[in-house]
Amino acid sequence: MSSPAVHSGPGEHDHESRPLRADARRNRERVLEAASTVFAEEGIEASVAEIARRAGVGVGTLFRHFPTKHDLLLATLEVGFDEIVVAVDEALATDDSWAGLAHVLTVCAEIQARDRGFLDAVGPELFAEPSLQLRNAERMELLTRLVERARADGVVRDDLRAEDLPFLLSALGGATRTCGNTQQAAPTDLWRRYLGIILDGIRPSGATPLPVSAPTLEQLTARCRSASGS
Amino acid sequence: MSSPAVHSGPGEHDHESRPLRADARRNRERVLEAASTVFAEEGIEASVAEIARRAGVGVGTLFRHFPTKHDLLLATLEVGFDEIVVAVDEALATDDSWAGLAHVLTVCAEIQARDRGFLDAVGPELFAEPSLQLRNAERMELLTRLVERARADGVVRDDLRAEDLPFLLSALGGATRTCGNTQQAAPTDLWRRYLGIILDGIRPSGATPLPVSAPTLEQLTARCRSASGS
DNA sequence: ACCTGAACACCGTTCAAGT
DNA sequence: ACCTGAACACCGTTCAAGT
Repeated sequence: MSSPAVHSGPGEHDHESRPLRADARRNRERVLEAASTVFAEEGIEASVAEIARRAGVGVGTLFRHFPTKHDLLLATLEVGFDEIVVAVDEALATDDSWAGLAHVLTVCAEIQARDRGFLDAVGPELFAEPSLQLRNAERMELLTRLVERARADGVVRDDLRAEDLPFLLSALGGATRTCGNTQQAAPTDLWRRYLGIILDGIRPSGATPLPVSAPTLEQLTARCRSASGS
Repeated sequence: MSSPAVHSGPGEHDHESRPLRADARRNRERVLEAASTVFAEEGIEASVAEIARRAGVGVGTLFRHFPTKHDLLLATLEVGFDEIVVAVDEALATDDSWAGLAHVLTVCAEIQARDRGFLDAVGPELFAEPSLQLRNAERMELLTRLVERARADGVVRDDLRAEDLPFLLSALGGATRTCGNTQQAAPTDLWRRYLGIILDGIRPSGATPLPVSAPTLEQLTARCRSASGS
């Protein structure tokens, strides 16, 4: 049972420096909070100026704590990551390996559906991110346990790999984006329909041989590293 | 057998004006060509300045022919749209209704995989676009014939609707984007793996009841119109 | 009628000046 | 140590001036 990591202790160490001053710590918190709500509502293209204004600080302060807009975005994703880790733990604690796998994918999709920033962020960059590299490896191992168990139980097609899950989640993200539950009106849960189709697609019953084999974790991170270094 | 529409006769009528002057027509063509290659390689975030430079014209000329960057992008998508129409015609001409449907989805995915602009463009905006509204309706009717036939033949799950196809294509786009065949290195066709999973997901064999019903065409366009009008 | 490029309003990011 | 906001380099778009 791996518990969600604590990302900001009271001392908040960057690289390897001392704790932040009290006011700095509060400002950092405010920026992070403002960014979370703004990114969740407006997505990646929200302006840092608006976030700074909403946080009641100058833009310089924002960039002091988060050197780049992308860093700030990554920081806002942490709570979603923790939710996913919890979901995986819950899944591994269940006997029903299919229900567990479906639960993980559902939780991921729910986060994407309610947080436009998270939706925009899913993609190769998340694997390219050096700051996430280690934790990604840990998560991948958990996912591998989940998928292996489901395969052993015969509840998923036997050519399914843990490395497929990020891509399937990305696919679901594409559908969710098009479902357009971005803002106003009745926020639809149409994405559940396409999650259902994808889930049926990884079941063993109607499985047809796939034309391409799954990527290895090395290929996954290698591809992304080269993509981010262009 | 509906043949792909001709989008630019020698007379090129905008709104309802006269033919373009000879030099203007050539400039328009150059811009469109430059935009096609640049968007295909770099995606939406390519700059209009670079396109204008590559076309050998001033930015003002570019905006004279295409009032907005988005209009220019839409214009570059036309050849892909025509390809899809051809694919649907081919599919309807075949006896094998499953192969036909799979062929259409494959062609769409191939376009997305080789054209980053097309990949970035798929989404609700394509249905919101007033300029595409009519032709979208026509295409939807063709897709409906395709899906109905496949349902009647029992080769797809019987809760599949034609309106699902754009969303499934969007989903595939999400996976393709994450596959990251954007630039350098061996351009992977990993997306074919996830197309395979989605195809298995719409087969009748392992089909499980879906939690949400398909959107109607009206809902589809209505949602998008409200999204674009914000 | 059409083309051009300087000008404008915006964006993310930096940095000298303040406390 | 930290904060601030004017300044910078970029973007999409406009428009007065040219042919």
